[in-house]
Amino acid sequence: MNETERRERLGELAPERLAELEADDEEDERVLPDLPNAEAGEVVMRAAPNPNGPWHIGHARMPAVIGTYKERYDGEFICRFDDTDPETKRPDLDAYDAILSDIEYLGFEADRVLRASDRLETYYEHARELIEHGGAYTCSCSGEAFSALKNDGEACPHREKDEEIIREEFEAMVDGEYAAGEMVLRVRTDIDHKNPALRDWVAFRMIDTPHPREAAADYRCWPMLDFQSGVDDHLTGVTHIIRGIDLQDSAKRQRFVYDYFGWEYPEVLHWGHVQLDEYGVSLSTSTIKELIEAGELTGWDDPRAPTIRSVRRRGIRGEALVESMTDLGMSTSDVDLAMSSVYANNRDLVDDEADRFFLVRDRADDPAVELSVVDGDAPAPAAGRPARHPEHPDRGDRTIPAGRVRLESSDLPPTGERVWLKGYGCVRHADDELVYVDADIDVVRDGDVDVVHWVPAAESLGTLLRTVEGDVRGYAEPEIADAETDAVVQFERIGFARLDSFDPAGTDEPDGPTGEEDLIAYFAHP
RNA sequence: GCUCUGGUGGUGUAGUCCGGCCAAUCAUCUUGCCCUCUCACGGCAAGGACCAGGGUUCAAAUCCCUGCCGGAGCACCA
Repeated sequence: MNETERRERLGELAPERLAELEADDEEDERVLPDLPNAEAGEVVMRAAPNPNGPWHIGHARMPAVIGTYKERYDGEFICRFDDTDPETKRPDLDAYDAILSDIEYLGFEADRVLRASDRLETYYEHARELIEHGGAYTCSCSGEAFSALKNDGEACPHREKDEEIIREEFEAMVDGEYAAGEMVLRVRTDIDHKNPALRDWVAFRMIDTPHPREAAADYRCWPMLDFQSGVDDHLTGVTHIIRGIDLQDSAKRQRFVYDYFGWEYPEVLHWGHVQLDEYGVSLSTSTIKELIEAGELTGWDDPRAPTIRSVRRRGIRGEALVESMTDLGMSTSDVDLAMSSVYANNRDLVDDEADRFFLVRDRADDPAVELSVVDGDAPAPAAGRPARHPEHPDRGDRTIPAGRVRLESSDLPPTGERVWLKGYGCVRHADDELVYVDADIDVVRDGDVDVVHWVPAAESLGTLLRTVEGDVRGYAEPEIADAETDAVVQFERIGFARLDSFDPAGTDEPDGPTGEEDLIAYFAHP
């Protein structure tokens, strides 16, 4: 008895036991651990992206995990753009919407969307309050000078400044009366704390460059992440924070502020960095941006780019990405995400609906060859009729005109040998033609003859298949023209692909679309 | 240098808190077979791991110590 039969039998004998078993299965699929101190209906989490570009694949982890927990606990998902550095991590105005669109593609929606750059007055208010509590002081030390003192566990002279002066100097910061580097506001923590990373960190600094968002362009005094994020997490009721190990010390830093305000710190989980195999390109927004600017990549959705837009264009469902991301769990060590796992998840999702078509590739090391199919021991039929989907005969057959056909040369058998043109019949390779052989399908079943894909020489669609490894040209069978743009199909014996456009315009990319193609498809995976 | 933090098959993960039922789970992966007019889907089978060394114990992936290796922070970046 196999598993299915066993279950059917159990269903007959003891339906309640079967239900238990199935409930267990569901439990087992919860790879993500339960959140500490989480109660249904009371969980609030946030993703806090820096909008300095569209997302790479690794970014999918945050919405995937938060979204999954949101569903489990009936919680709230906040998307807060931490755009508080108009200079070195300058926000990209298009990225705000690009990120929200990426989240939507993954199958989630933020319940609230906030921009830190809208909230400067709130941060100033809390800074003032912190100063009143004796929790912050203005400091005009240079970064190097302060660092030297700090590393020795020594306070700088500004630490004991009169509160009145601090207040005045901070208001001058807010009013933009200092230039970048002249004055900062520090949180008074513990100057000889054993961890140097926690000693009197900077909460606000001056930035001369205006913020790209018009609404925030007049501000010059900007909070640092630890202050802004810490205040916002409390104000927006965040109960559980998930962040990378690079922010391991943030909670410890922010606790000093929370203590001054008498706030309770949320639960925090850290996770390691995600690395991807498969791509030669680094998983970093700035690196990808540079490659695009240098013309090495054609854009954020270049199939070679490790971005969400790229996998989306290739026909990979957001759900597949989410499953792979939640499978990574919540470990604090760095993890490698195998793209094969994303592909396996996607294959499960698309295989059933993907109609089958033939694509004969024309590659330098395996060029397409053109031959005539001629009558042999029986007249050669005029066309082949392979099924649109092997498991859905109701979807009907395709009609592929024979006569003169193209094959990939590696599929062409040696002279004298036979090959089965899928959906058509058996042919024998003779000199420059294929001679029809009146053979039964048993020759295939017996393993004597290979089955290959093929297309008509004249009626096929010139196709550009864009893949992670680069572009491949080829010829797709005529009926693919009836498919919808955006459909995910399977090119038999090659793999799944998303139909991107018919009769596309040319581009000036080297080796890119010339405008001569009838079809552009993006390769998803085998 | 100081401070955090982690190490289960190729990859990810369960188990580690509360030692035994763990000769270690599940998925992916690789290989073989079956199915099949696809190298897809499906089915079957096989392969492959507790970082190392000590200690405690009747018993250690699990507790303790040491070592090795890795990641992160010590920014007027996020």
